[in-house]
Amino acid sequence: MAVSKAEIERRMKRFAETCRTGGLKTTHQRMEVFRELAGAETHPDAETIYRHVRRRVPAISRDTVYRTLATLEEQGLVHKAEIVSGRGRYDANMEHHHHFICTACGRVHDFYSPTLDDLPIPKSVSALGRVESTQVQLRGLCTNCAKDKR
Amino acid sequence: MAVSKAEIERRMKRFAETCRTGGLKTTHQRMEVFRELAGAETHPDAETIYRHVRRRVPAISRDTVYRTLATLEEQGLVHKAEIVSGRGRYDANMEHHHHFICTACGRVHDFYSPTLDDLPIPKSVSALGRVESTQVQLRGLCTNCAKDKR
DNA sequence: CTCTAAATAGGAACCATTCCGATTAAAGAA
DNA sequence: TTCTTTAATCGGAATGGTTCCTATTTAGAG
Ligand SMILES: [Mn+2]
Ligand SMILES: [Mn+2]
Ligand SMILES: [Zn+2]
Ligand SMILES: [Zn+2]
Repeated sequence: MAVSKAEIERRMKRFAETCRTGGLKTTHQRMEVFRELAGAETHPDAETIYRHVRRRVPAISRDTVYRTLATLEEQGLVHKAEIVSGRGRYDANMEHHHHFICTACGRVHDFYSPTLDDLPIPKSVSALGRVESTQVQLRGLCTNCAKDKR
Repeated sequence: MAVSKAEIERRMKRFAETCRTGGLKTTHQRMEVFRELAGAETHPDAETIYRHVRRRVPAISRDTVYRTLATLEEQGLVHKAEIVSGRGRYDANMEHHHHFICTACGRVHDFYSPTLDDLPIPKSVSALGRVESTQVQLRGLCTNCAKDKR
């Protein structure tokens, strides 16, 4: 269930390209923070990314990780999911998708649904404002945690 | 657009009843924290509630506000909306409803949609786990902020 | 009224994130 | 390549929301 070599390569290429066109310096730190996400499926938080990248870039600072994640998000290279209150969780999968969040272990699983991608927004909402994004979050026990409970 | 006197009274009655059946002491502090929400439509955060209630209960502590909000949520008297990372926002409107969140001013507006209340969950999700709750969040510019921008 | 478990006050602690000032280094120019 | 500019980084302090802790108070049962 890992991200394929080909997909990782595609993402790294897009990263390099975005740095160029966006006028961003392709620093060692920036590259390694993105590489961490390019191969991840676990929606890691900033602290987790920090700990992993530090193995490769021992002197990297937390601030750089946070700053870099914000930059990558601005550039549309990663997606920040506001899962529960507290830590943001990051994802380099930029396809339109949704999240199933386990209330026991906190794991975040992607799922796809063209129907949910394009929800019927009631007319009453247009009086409130112009909708720019929609997000569907499902919560429940994941199969793993359900098994453990028995 | 304020909550009607009748509705507030209904909510306060439910509060009293829930305290009784739930074995909760109806303390002055508890009552005033709930009263604050019973009449609110702005999804205030804990700090806002604290500042308002303090006018009536000058010695109340932040801890009590936080603890009370958690208790009220457990008892199903209020709903905690995880809006953006950071502050939780509270609501005594327990009817099934959804939120439109303005990305500029942060205001949270309720809206209703029977369709969104009962979303079609794709079969693929059942492999991930058992869904216990669903949440739809819409984000965008509210009409007020859109006006200001011009 | 008395008693006791539940609830509170106030402040310390905690934790994720951001800020800041000094230092480093990417990348365009020469 | 070397020089220069300025974006980016580092490390630690600061911030802000929330929770924890302990002594004290109090609602409500008996
Ligand atoms: Mn995802
Ligand atoms: Mn609401
Ligand atoms: Zn789980
Ligand atoms: Zn607004």
